[in-house]
Amino acid sequence: MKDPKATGPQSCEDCPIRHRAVCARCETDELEKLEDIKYYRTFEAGQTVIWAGDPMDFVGSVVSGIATLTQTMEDGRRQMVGLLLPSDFVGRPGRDGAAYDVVATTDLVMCCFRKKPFEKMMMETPHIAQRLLEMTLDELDAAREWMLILGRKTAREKIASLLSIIARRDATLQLAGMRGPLVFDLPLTREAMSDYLGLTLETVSRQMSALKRDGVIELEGKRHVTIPDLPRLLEEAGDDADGGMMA
Amino acid sequence: MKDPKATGPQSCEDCPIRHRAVCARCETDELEKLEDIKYYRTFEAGQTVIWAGDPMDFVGSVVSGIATLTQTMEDGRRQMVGLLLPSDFVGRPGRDGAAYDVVATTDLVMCCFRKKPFEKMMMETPHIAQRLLEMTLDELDAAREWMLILGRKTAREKIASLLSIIARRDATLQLAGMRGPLVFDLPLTREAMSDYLGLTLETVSRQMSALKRDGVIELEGKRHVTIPDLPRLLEEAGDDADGGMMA
DNA sequence: AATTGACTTTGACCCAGATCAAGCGCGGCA
DNA sequence: TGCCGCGCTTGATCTGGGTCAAAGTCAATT
Repeated sequence: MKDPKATGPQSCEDCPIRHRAVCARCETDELEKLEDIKYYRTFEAGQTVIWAGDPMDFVGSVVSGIATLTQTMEDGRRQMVGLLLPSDFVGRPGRDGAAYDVVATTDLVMCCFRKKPFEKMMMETPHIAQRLLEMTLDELDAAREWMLILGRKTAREKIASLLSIIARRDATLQLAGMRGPLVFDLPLTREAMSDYLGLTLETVSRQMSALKRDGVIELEGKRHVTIPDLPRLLEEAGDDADGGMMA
Repeated sequence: MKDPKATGPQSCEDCPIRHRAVCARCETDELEKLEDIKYYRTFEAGQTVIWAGDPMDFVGSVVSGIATLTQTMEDGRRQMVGLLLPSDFVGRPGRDGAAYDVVATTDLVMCCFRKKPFEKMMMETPHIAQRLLEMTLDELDAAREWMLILGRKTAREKIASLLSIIARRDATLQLAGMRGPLVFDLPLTREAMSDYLGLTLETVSRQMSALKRDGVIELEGKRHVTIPDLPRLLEEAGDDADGGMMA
């Protein structure tokens, strides 16, 4: 993985509540009263942060690394319903149990707040709710984009859409409007990709091979991807205008 | 359609901002200053409220009737990404264009607020953002439930899930925990159902027939549905625990 | 009562993607 | 050095749902 700090907040240490994930505007003098309700947790790649249904007495945000939200049916069918990147928020004020499985797909650092005091603070500090509203609306847009992908796109378009989403996000690391090829490491296994896209892992593999064969992407090893021609990829994704949106 | 007031707010006239869609807690003395920024719009079944991309200078909430949010690809493939019921909120503070097509599927009354003043009021009245946050989180949950349906369920399960969602919502009209059969009218055409579920209209029709043949549902005409055994329907939907969630 | 047109159902056939089943590549480890 | 084991690829075959086509229902209109 790339250094996640590059896209995430510069540091969660500087100011916990100023942390972009929670609020971009609050004042530093709120720092002290937070010290006792905030803590950090780290996870290794593959570890589960919390299982759906388990009691969850905290909310938090991703400092570095990547986590996934997935839903599972009784018979084992799984659907990923969210991808958490640095600065993304986890947990719902006012809800006691986790709604989804949260799994670290890379090494992960989270900045957590005990839920009750956080809720109290949210009541007293208006812009926290305003900031959370903005973030939640972004996630909702991402979820809806995803619904179009799941409901109406072909396997090839789905793969291209996923790569666009990741490329787009990583592109912020590079010069905006740059011309050259885009290069990144896939943060997901083929299986995680299939859970994301509502496909089987075999279909994901086949379509990756097909996109490679057709020159839309280049692969070095299994994870390292080069996009020589982003507009071409976006066209393959089925939405020429842009590459989908991300939470 | 049923009288939508039964599930929606009792009246939008009583107090525009106390309107459940916006805020359940504000004080009546905010009424006056709202009179000049709020207005009503009515639409007939089938009318388009706004097209994706069009400038949108208002936000609002559904007073009565049902509307859909849909996304369309250049080649005409469509995916419904939201179902708006009475008290649901439309529009995003801080965004200028509509992100989705909004279409009235029944006769529709909306309570609208000019966007700029609404945003200003939201900044000044903390619980409005808090209320909108709650609602948006509910919508996000619904969208994620929907993603599981789109990505992993079979056609039969999709239909059963949709019927469960509608039945569940309409069930609030009836005594909670009631035993008897559930009866309601589908607010959607077969085509709208297919747009919702990522299927073709033919498949929707076939699966409706199959569920009828198997005694899971009873049909009188094309729209009037009876659910003789709700647990059976939920089982067919693939999630025994409950019938999915709704925005 | 017949016509029209929107919506729905049903049938026949086909294909994208699932399923089942080998193998491959490569890092970790004895 | 070789042998796991895990993630990935590739092949062969099957099938759920799509596609194309026709006919049925029903309310509104003439």
